[in-house]
Order: sequence, then C-alpha cells, then structure tokens
Amino acid sequence: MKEELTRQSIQLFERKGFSSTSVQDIVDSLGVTKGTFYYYFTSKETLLMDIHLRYIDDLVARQKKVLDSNESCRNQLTKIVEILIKDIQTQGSNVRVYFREMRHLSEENSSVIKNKRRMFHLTIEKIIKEGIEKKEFRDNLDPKMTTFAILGVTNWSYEWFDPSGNISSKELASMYMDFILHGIDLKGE
Amino acid sequence: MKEELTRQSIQLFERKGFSSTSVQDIVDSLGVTKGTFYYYFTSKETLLMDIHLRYIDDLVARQKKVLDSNESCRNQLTKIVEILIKDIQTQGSNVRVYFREMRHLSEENSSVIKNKRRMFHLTIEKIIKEGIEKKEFRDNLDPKMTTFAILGVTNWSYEWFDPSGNISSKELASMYMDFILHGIDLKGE
Amino acid sequence: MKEELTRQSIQLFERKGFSSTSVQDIVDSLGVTKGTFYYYFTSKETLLMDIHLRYIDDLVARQKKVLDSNESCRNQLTKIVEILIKDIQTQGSNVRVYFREMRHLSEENSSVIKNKRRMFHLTIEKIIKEGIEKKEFRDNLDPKMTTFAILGVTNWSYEWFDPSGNISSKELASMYMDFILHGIDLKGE
Amino acid sequence: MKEELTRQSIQLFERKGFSSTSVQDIVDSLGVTKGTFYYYFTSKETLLMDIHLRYIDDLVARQKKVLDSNESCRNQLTKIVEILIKDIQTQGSNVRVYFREMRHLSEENSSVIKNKRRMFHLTIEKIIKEGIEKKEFRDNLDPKMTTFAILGVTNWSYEWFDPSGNISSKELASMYMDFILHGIDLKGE
DNA sequence: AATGAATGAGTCTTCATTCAT
DNA sequence: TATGAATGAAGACTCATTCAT
Repeated sequence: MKEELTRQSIQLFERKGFSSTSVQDIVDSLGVTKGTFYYYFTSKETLLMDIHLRYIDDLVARQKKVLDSNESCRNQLTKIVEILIKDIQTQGSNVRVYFREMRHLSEENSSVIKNKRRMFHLTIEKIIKEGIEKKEFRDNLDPKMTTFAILGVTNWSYEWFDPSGNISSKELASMYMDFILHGIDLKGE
Repeated sequence: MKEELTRQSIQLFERKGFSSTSVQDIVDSLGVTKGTFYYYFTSKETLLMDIHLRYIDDLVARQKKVLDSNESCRNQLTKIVEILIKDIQTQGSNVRVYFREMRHLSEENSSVIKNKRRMFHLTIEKIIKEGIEKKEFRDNLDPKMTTFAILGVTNWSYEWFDPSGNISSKELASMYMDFILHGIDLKGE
Repeated sequence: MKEELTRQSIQLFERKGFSSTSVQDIVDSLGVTKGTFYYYFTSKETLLMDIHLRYIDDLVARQKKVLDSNESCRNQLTKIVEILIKDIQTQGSNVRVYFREMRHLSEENSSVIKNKRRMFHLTIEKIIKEGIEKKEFRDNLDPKMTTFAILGVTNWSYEWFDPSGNISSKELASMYMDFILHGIDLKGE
Repeated sequence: MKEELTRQSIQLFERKGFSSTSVQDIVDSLGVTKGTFYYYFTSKETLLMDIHLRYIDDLVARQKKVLDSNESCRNQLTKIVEILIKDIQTQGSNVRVYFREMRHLSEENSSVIKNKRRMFHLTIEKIIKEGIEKKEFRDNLDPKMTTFAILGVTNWSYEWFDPSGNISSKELASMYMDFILHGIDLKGE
C-alpha cells in the first residue's frame, strides 16, 4: 500500500505539481481514503521527502559502483551519463519530481537532499580533475563549471526527451557523450 | 501598479512556487488589497501568462536581431548563448518562473507558449544546420539533439549560477561556448 | 459582524466547550460562511483571547473604580463581591468561558491573562491587608488565602447560580457578604 | 493495563482537556496501540464516565463514614472540608477532570453523576440544618446557599492550591474552617 | 483606482472507531 | 490480550474570486 501510494503520487506530482496535487487526488486515484494515506505518511511533505531520498540514495549508490570500477575517467563519465539518460526511461517521473519539487521540502529536509546532491556533483568533479591530470581531458577546463555543463546536457533531457520516440536512450547517451567529448566544432580548429 | 504587482509576483513565484503563492501573499507584500489585484488581472493565471509572454516574446525578438545580423553561425550561436547566460543576471527570477511554472497555465495558454518556445528552438536548429552546411560545424551532428544539448548547458545554469559570485556571466558564457565548440576531450584524440 | 460572531461563540463555548465547538458550528448559527469567520479572526484561538481580554480588562477597570472610591475596606470588598455576583446575571456565559477555557490559549496568550488575573487578585489582597491594619478585619487572617476563599465563594456561584430563580443576585451578594464577614458560627463562640 | 490507561488519561485530560486529548495521545503515552484502548473501553466517553463514577462514589462513601460517626455538626463539617482539601494532594488531577469535563458525558451519563453530586450536596445541607437546630451554627443562615459557599471555598482551591508549596493541605483546611466558622470580621462586631 | 466584506469550494490533517488476525 | 490496517466524518484554515461602494 505504501508502495502504491508512492507510485501514484509520483505520477500525479509529475503531471500537476506537488502543491497542486491534493492528498484527496492521491487517495482517489487508488480508491482508498485519506485516513489510509495518513496511516502511512505523517504528512504530504514526508512523502515528498521519501521520494527524494529514494532517488538520490539510489543514484549515489550507482555512482559509487562506477567509481569503484577503476576504469578510465572517460569511461567512468560515460557510464554516469548513461545512467542519467537511462533513468529517464526507467524512472522519468520520479526524477522529474526530484528536479522540480525540492522547494516544497522544509529547510531541514531540503538541506539533507542538497548535501547528497552536492556529493554527487563533487564526485563528477573529481573524475574531471583526475581526467585532466591523466591527460584524458583538456587541461584548460574548470572542473566545477564543466561538471555543471555536463549535468546541464543530461538533466535538461528530462524536460523533453521521450524514450519511446525515434531515438533510444542508448543512442541519446552516445550522441551526448560525443557532444561532451568533442563539442560541435569542426575538428582541427 | 500593474508593473509592481508583476515584479513582486515573480519574486514570490520564484521563492515559493506559483501554487504556493497566494494572491494574498502578493498584495500583502505591496501593502494593497486583493481588490487591487483583480482590478489589474482577471485571474492569477492571467498574471502567470503575462509573465510568460513577456519573457518569451522579448527573447524571440532578441534572437531575431541576432539572426538578422548575418554573422557567421558560430558567432550567432555565441551571441545567443551570451543572451541566455546574461539573462540570469538581469532577469533570473523571471526566467526561473518561466522554466518552472508553465504547467500551471491552461491548455490553451500553455500551447501558445509552447509554440513560441518551439520557434526559438527551431531557429537555433536552423543555425546549427547552416553551420554544418557551411562547414563551420561537424557534419555528423543531429541538429535537433544538439540544440537540446546546448540549451541544456545554458538553461541548467539557472539552477545554480550566481552572477554575483567569483565568475561573471561574461566568463561563464565564454567558458560554455568553449565547451560547446570543443568538448572536453584532449585535442587530436 | 465581529460582535455577533463573538456573542454567538460565547454561547456555544459555554454550552459545548471551546474544543467541542467548531468554527462551522459558530458560522452555521449565524447563517454565514467560514470565510467570514476568518475574515474577522485570524484563528479560533484569537477569538478566545478576545473574549478573555474583553472580560478581564473590563473587570479590572471596574475594580479600579471601586478602589478609587476611598471607602472603607469592608465597603470596597462588598462592592467587588457585588460586581462578581451581578456579572453572573449580565454576562454569565462570558465569565464561564473565561473561567473554563483559558487552557486553550497558547502559552504566550495565557500568561498575559494570568498576569491580569493576578493583578485582580493582588488588589483584593491589598484591601484585606489594609482592612486588617485599620482594624476592620481580624488580624489573624492570611490575606492571600483569605482572598482565595472569598473568590471561591463568589466564583463558584458561576457553576450553579441561576439569577432568574428564587433568589436575586442582589440577595445572593448580601448573603455572601454576611457569610464572608461573620462565618457560620454562632456569635460569641 | 486498564488501570494504567485510566491513570494516564487523567493526567492528559487535566493538562489538555478531554476533547483535546485524543485516544492516540493516550495510547502513545503508554506505548501501546489504539486497539488496546478499545479492548478495555467501549468508547472515550466510557472512560470519562469511569473516572467520574470512581471519584464521586468514593467521595460519597467517605462522606457517609463521617455522617455515621455521630460527632458534632461542626466536627462533621470540618472532616468533610479536610477530605476535600486533602484530595487535592492525593488525587488532584482526578478531581480537576471531575470538575471540568462533565459536560462531555452524554445526557444519560451526566444525569447519573449530577444526582450523586446532588446527594453529596444535600448531605452537607443536612449537616448545616442540624447544626442550626442544635445551636451550633447561626440561625439566620440559608442552608442551601451556605452549602454552596462552603463548597465554593473548598472546590475553588483546585484551581490554585499547590500542596507542595509553603502551606500544607492540613494548614489550608484549618485556615478554611476558621474562615467558614468565623468570617473575616473583627469579633464582637 | 482601490477597498472591504463575503463566499464556497478545497486544503492538509486528526479523530474515534472497527475489525480481521 | 493486543495489533495493524483502514474508514469516514469532521477539524481548522486558505484560497481564488466577486462585488457593492
């Protein structure tokens, strides 16, 4: 039941936004009563926090696995980009809620999430730095800004990419790694 | 007064989100009454639509100016990226509302905005295509996906970039054009 | 309207108690809507505080008048007892709410009321002390405890006295002053 | 368990009032679940009735003992006052609930309690009447009103008397009997 | 151009109670 | 003897909107 409430909520939060989705909407969509909702969640915000934690914890865990693989920086980065793009397909709604609704967490809760986000970010930064040292990447890059650029490319996909369309998430990920590695400029310039 | 209402609303919508900001909040922040609000706007949504239209129309107009300049594709693209990044400084709140709150427009209104967004997008796509033909850009790029990638880099900046920090918006724009043109890979590879 | 809301609320709070009276009950009894209630009161507690303040402020003011009259202590005390007993007739419901529902005020609000109550109490204590010094009252009385005893006699009347019954409030006040002054013991003992 | 539920409930009812105390509050304070509560009590009101009955039955029983002692009226009255004041120390919370929350009993239940209260009251009235006849007390007293005055003095103590303070309940009872017997007036007047 | 009073539907949340286990 | 899941009604409070003035 808790699982089902969460799943339905994610769908509704994605479609109408957190504040515009009422607890009534959620329980109606499952044919249960509001009491049931409050049996499982102490508040609407608790549910939102659950959704956030679930995603970021899982993501960080998967990122750690990549890091532990000890592959080249380029490969590590590729794998992370693949993870992010594939998540659109497997849990797009969840991630969109994660991107859009953090504002509705309390100060306390949102700072917990922010810290975890920062850790995710810092890990990518570390990969960039290492890549520069190992001469995999250009040495005139600002690791922090570059990380933001890469995350911009991937995260923005959540706003438009439809994995059931012409282009598969695998293809998109590979296109994007090409873009990230080589830019759009004609070679030699 | 209408101007002031709009300005305050943008601040509040940015901070708390559209649905979580009440008309009461808006008028309280200006020391007027709700009647005043409804004298200038027929509904809360009208105000949101105003905010959207104002930004996208202005943006499209500026984009047109760039296009009419007849410079090289690379320069045109650079100018558009500069516009987008500079907007963070000059009207960040407005743009953040524009990015986040479109969902709260009615079907009808939101399709108006979507069309204008699409036009903005298509124009960039056109620049990319032309750049490929003119051999300014690589010929194995998918213009549509590449446009999304570029917009990802710039638009995502609204989520984190602080123009009053160490890096100026000018510097960021130049860093990002470098990234977009050359990627992160070591040259020659 | 605010006046009417207050008056009705007092009646309902007396009959059913503060927590068992819903805002719905209040507005229903006047044929208006909940919005109206919240237009005039920021919360149910604010209304309760209003009721408390109104009574205690008025009572203290009337007590001050008695004090300023410079009559004998016995007469001053008599007048205060008369005030308290007469209030049962003129604003019994109000006072019963005042006696019973203070618990439902916030810490902050209830301490405001408590302080005013204490002042009322201390003024009576002062009259007793002065009466002892002026040899109007026995000198082996504890002024504080005696004040509580006197207030017990009068305030408890709110639990049972029906001013529309056989005994008028004037008669009751005089009976009680007799009791307070002479007790029940046979004279000379 | 039933005993413990009752004890905890009394504490909570005293502190927050009957309606503002939820069954959840009660069971939480004991670390059990709501099911447990409903195993022992058929409703929240049943519990309140239990609390009322328990106190009034015990009080009436103790009053009867005093009556059966066949002492002088003055001594009987003294003993009853002592009982009431001592109860503040030994079961203050219980009595405060008894005084304040009768309103939340159903018509039927509350009339049962009211009858027992009346009996307690009538017994004191009888002692007063007998005291007048036996020339222990003044003959110009109204027995009913006098009983209310005496009960006012004692019952009001529940609103303020702290048995752990400077004055013991024994001392208070003796002070109050002095007040009841002799009033505050200087002797001889 | 702006206000103040009012509405009615809707918000999140709590509650007493039930019942299968 | 006690639990855990669920209900449905009611709780306080908010909100976008209207309208006479």
